Amino acid sequence: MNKIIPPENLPELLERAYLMAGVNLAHIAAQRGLSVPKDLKRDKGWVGQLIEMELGAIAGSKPEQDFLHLGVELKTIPIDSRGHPLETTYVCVAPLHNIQGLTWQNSLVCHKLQRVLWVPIEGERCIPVGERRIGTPILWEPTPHELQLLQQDWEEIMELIALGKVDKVTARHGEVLQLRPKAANSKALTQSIAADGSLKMTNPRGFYLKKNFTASILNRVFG
DNA sequence: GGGTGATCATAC
DNA sequence: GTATGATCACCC
Repeated sequence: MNKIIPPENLPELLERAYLMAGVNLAHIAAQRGLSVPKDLKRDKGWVGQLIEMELGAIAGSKPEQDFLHLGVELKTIPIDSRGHPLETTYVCVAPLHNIQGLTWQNSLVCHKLQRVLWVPIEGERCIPVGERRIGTPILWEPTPHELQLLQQDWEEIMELIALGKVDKVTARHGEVLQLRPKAANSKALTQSIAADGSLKMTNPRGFYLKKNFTASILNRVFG
């Protein structure tokens, strides 16, 4: 399979992304020498990693933006026939301890969402994976209002975590940003703050963008 | 039906 | 376990 050089600058990244619009996943997979899974049950990250590869993202499991040199995070987003998101969007792992002094401005959520290249992909399960088409990419930088919503949710959730109430936070907290389990399964454990300030073990959590928020981003283009 | 909580694959 | 990439699937 051909290796793809990372884009040198933002226009180059955008050009590559725009060239994929309208193309289906089987076509991209064939170029990369990959086989297409029959469904995503056991390949949940397949689409995202395929697009990463095609755009020349730096492979790695670092908690940073995909195109660090460009200040861009890449997100594929499954959409229905009307262009609405089918899933929430994972942002990053939530810190559950050692969070004294942590502010919104230096949080991982804030850094990752500073600039996102959204790549919509047809995601309805009735469409065979290989036939799903890539949509028009959207380079998004949060507006001041969006930043305010994100910061407010983040601060409320982090406050509860700091108070040792992580187990009381559900996905219903937050208007645009939510906290949900993010682990291999419900038995996975990590350290978190207990009510008395000591450490206890809890299921790891991650921050996710709710569908309505992502939909409003996509709607700017698709109406 | 839709959202919340659970889960899958993989690298290290 | 933690981090990446996310979607699955049960329950309300």
